[in-house]
Amino acid sequence: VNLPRTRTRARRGEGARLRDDIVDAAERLLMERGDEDLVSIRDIADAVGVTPPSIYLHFADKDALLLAVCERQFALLHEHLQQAEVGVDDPLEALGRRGRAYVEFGLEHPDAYRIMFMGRPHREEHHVDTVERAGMQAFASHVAAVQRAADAGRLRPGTDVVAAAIFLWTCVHGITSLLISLAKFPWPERDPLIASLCAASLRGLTAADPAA
Amino acid sequence: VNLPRTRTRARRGEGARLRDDIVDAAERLLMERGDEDLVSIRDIADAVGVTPPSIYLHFADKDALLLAVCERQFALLHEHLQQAEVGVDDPLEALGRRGRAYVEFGLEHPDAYRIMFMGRPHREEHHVDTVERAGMQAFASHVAAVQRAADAGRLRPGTDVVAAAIFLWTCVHGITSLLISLAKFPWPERDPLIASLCAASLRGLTAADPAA
DNA sequence: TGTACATCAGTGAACGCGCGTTCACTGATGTAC
DNA sequence: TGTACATCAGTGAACGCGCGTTCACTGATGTAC
Repeated sequence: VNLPRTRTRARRGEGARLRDDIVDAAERLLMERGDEDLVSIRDIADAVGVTPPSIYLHFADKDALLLAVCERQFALLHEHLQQAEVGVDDPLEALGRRGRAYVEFGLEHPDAYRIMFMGRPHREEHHVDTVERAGMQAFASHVAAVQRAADAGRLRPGTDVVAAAIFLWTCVHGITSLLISLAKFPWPERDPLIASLCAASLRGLTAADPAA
Repeated sequence: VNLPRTRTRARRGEGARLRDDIVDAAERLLMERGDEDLVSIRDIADAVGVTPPSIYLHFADKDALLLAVCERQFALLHEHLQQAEVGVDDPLEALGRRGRAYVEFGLEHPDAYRIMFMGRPHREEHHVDTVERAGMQAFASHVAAVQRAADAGRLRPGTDVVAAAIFLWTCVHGITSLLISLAKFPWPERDPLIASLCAASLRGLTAADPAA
């Protein structure tokens, strides 16, 4: 069956407009379903109102398209985290807000999150490079936020700032990915759970060693 | 091409032997490749030395087979964690060892780990129930280990034991799954990283709130 | 002890399906003269 | 201003592939008489 194509053909030189629409549609479909394997080139083409071969006018293959979506999501995550700490002076409070915002972003975009952080080890080299660059920007600003807490003397003496940043990241990633994957686990109420986990992870960076 | 079948036919009443061999082969193939989608019924049948329809003599469909593998892995994980704390009296030290053993297990069985904890939200209901039962056993003994630390007065006063257990779990899961998925990230040296993360997570349960 | 028969463990070939991708093409759009 | 032409944005049909699964079957194994 040939669906009626509602899309009007782009004018000369405006072919690139389709590229954005393809990324938009791919992003939306990845949101709706949970997995990149459940979104086919045909689905994306249908959603845009175009035939499958048109995709290949703008992307070398499916991976390249998913990569474009991925990059955009990293930028959104980065922005979301920066937003979370505006107007917050206390550097520990800022870290807590960033942590909660991270989990919030993951739970609101579970499929994007899955692709960004829960995929199989990457297949293609250039894929890795590009995603890594996008992700490293977000990671760098996270490290900077931890550094501010360290500079303010709020972390335990001798703290390795990068290691501390990784620790906080693994904590929020842990709860985010488990909530996404193990939806049927008997979790306690979500918001208090997330808040208490973020608090506990910060205590791990501020507190002295437990008495023996 | 018809490969020579080395396997000898089972005697009457011993057909169930094949079932175990199928699970073994499926497990091994899942170990080798990283993903359930990369292991086909045909692959498994070949590995066992049997034709694909034979699989269906013992499993209703592919999901049922993967489920059997999954259950066995949960049992192995459970045993690995119990092993890690034998002969350790200090309950905090026991928690630390269990945490490091958890990460170790995940990194040694990344594909099993992926299926157990990083899959898409489950499709079939009975699938969920069975896996949940196997997983809950491991979780219950984890909670018990945290309870022992609480009973010994080693956790901060007023600690919710289940919440604390979930916190520790999310920390070790976080680093395990990130190390598996983001193999190309510039991680620091593994063992010190894991040890420091486990230590930091325990501090989060023992320490008082940071001074304001 | 021999033979007919039921049962069980598997086989071989094929099914329909959806997928990513390719290829030759069409027809509208702009440009040169 | 008109027309030939190059270019560009797409189209339509098909490709080969591997997959999970089904179905009718075969032949060895044990059992009843």
